[in-house]
Amino acid sequence: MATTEAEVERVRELVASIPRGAVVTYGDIAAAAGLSTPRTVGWIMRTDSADLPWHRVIGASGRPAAHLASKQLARLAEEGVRIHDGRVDLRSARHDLMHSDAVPPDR
DNA sequence: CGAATGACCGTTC
DNA sequence: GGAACGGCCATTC
Repeated sequence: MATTEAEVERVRELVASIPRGAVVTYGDIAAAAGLSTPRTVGWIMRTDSADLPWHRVIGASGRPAAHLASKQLARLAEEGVRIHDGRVDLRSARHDLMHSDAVPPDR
């Protein structure tokens, strides 16, 4: 399989390292984890999201998946994330993965 | 192996 | 800001 445990671990670390009141986009995670496409991130979330704060992971549209949207927004709002009429305020809630402790493989 | 599916992204109209 | 199209990648049947 292409996706190795290391890649999955990388994504998990990043997601788990997201501070309370902050969110990240799939594309950012994929880039920070060294993955090729955000699709892989979505796959990981779907398969192994039990131990991860998946509610802090949203799409680039500032809006999570339809099935989770309601819960995500409610939980994020509880953490102090700025919600803009059902949309997450990426402008200030977007967490900088590259500036976090979790450092990508090649950097 | 080929086709279909999916927690996506970027560009364009 | 929103809808439509294409692309990219991994999984499953």
